[in-house]
Amino acid sequence: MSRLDASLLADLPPFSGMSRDALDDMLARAVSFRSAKDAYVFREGEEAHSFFLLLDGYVRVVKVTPDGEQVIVRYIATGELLGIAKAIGRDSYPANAVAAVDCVLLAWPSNAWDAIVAAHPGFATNTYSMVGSRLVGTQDRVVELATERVEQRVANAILSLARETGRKTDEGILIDFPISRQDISEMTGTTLHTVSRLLSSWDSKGWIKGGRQKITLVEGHRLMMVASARD
Amino acid sequence: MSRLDASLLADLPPFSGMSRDALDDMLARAVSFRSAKDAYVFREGEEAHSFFLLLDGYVRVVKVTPDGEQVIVRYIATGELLGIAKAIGRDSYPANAVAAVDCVLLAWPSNAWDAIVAAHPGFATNTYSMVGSRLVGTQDRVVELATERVEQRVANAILSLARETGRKTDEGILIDFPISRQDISEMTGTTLHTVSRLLSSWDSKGWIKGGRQKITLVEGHRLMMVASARD
DNA sequence: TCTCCAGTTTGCGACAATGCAAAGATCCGG
DNA sequence: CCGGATCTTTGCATTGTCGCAAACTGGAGA
Repeated sequence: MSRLDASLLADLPPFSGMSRDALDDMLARAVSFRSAKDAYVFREGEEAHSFFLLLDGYVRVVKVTPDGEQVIVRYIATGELLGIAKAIGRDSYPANAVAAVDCVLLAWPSNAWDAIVAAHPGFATNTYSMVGSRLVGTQDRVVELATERVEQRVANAILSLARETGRKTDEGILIDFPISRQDISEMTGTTLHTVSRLLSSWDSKGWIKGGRQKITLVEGHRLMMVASARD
Repeated sequence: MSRLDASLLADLPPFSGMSRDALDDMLARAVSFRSAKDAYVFREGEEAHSFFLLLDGYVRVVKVTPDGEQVIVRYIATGELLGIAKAIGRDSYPANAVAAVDCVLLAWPSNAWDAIVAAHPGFATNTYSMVGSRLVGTQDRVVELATERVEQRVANAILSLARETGRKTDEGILIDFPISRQDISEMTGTTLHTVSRLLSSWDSKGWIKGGRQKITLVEGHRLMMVASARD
């Protein structure tokens, strides 16, 4: 049996506003498990048997095109839900989820979704508004891809990663998980070569500090200038 | 008072599975109105006082970038919901909605959302799964913008428009509302010049038939070839 | 410690798509 | 039925980004 306490969940956005009893009930229905770095949490097209909460780590949500190109749809950070197919009326996962580092997750069986929603309307509301934020965020991404140049998109990607997953170090804000030039290119719709050129140029200017699967944001305002440059 | 009959709604996806009484109740809470071509149904950032059902016509959902560029986020067809900010936990509209032709709509006050959801769980479920489909669709759009070339994206855009809003004519499948080269470019993240070049090239091959604010798909399979071309 | 491999950098040529400019076509209102 | 506004087409020069190739580098495992 999992030795997990409701206090683990209490501060997470999906459970905000829920009573201690409600959290206990949610926990009682869940099982926890680990996922090693690079392991799949679920795969696109697979029947959505469960939905998940990421208790620790980072997960990449990835789509693969017919000719094998990968696109990173989003990163899931600690405390977020993933794989909630039932909440959006689907019975298979629409993308792949891969652990970006060793992760700890909680899983609920999808067929418990209706009962959980009925028992915990607050959780349902939180979930639906999270889906809404993701929709709005994804739409913003469409606007970005449609109107901005590669340079701006890469700057934006790094700024968001730093904002959402950044850890303060004495050099600057370090992105908290291993991330390659290739990963950045798959987030921004470009090639690892172009990303590498941009990052090494910014590195030489001292705006960021790069490394193997590592990026530290040193002068965020510089990248913000790049991201919003008129031309 | 609006003289609307519940049978108007019965066949529309948002209301599927609902009883006649439920539909009557929904209708009783709504008011209908018209929106002239090019008029705004709502604007980005505006407080979301209402949510809407499009009873007749087509609506363009548009975002505007800081430097004035427009991006068409989606087209809403007859029978679809729009402006459902409350369903996604927002209290302002995240984009502009503009009538693409003269439209007829139904409006419900947003503050009735909770009561409606409580009274009609089927409607709630339908709405949430529609939000989910839109999320999945928007994610697919991100993948497309990130990986495909302009030519393929334009071909795809025309194919989807024809599929979703096409009207059969003796020449082929006509897109049912006025749509300019500029509109297509705002859907696909390119320029009206490039769209014009592509369309006139396809026109000269007999694959489509263009006109002022008019596109007829003649040989859909040709565009499908273009859309999925390996290179 | 050495070796190998995955990840990164960089140069260079190629080209898809843009930006600019100007002419043509079509429709609507007066 | 005319005139102007809007939409479309097309040529040409420019360029941002890619594709390919090759060298480099840091770190994990033997």
